[in-house]
Amino acid sequence: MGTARAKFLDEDGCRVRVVHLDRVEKARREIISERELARLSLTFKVLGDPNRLKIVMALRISEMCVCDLAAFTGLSESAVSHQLRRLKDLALIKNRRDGQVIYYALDDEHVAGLLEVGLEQVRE
Amino acid sequence: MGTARAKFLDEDGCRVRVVHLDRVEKARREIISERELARLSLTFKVLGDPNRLKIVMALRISEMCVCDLAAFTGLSESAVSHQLRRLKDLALIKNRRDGQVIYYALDDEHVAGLLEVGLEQVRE
DNA sequence: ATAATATATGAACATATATTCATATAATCA
DNA sequence: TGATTATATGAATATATGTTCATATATTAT
Repeated sequence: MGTARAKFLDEDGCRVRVVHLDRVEKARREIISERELARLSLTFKVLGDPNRLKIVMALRISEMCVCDLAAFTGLSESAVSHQLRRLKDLALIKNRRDGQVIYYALDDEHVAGLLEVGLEQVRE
Repeated sequence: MGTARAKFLDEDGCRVRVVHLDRVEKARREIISERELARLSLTFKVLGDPNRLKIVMALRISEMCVCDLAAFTGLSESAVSHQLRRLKDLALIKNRRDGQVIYYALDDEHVAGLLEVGLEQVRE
């Protein structure tokens, strides 16, 4: 019974070994779209750098400008600015200008939620 | 009023520009520990690779072996094995052996929770 | 206008990382 | 035991990525 071995051809016409074809096909049907998967992995990747994560954690506590974040993280202001751009590109943070100072903050509650759940996992 | 500019010395004795010293110090007091921050960023980083995320998403649907995951992702079995090890090192997945086959699964609900919340953010 | 301040950005470099390939281990089958 | 199957792993390579440095833009002050 059970694990009948199967061979089938993939998109490139290569023979691929599969033990549980049913499971693979179920996963194929139920998986999220490639687009969502790409976007989600980008979100995780951007939070996956210690300095960027530290920036985001600081913004969870208080709105801050580039030089505040530089002082807080120990990074140069240029490095912080580069990292802020990556965070902003993914809509994890937003900013507002007040004179010469640009204040950064978390974009919405989803981001804070991600950090919360992540912390739970890490502290398990 | 307001944004009084401040200068102070950091750990290395370098002069650092800070606009909002109060905010920086508040963040310093309330931030999570460096250890937790490192571990959390590692967790995000490991989910930040599209292929690893695809693997984890598949495991959310069904327990699978290496060759199933290779067929599902289009990666070689060796590449899948390397990635599974990284996921296992961070306790995101677990495995059990049944004869020659090793079945992989998500380690606990926290991981699935992270994926859920992440998806919400991405779909916002 | 000119100078000073705050932030952004492009290029370059150094490091990190994912895959491949060859090989090793571990379990089952003949 | 010897052969086969499933997975793991180390080294090498190619690519990705973070920081630095120099410079550019934008706002305010004199």
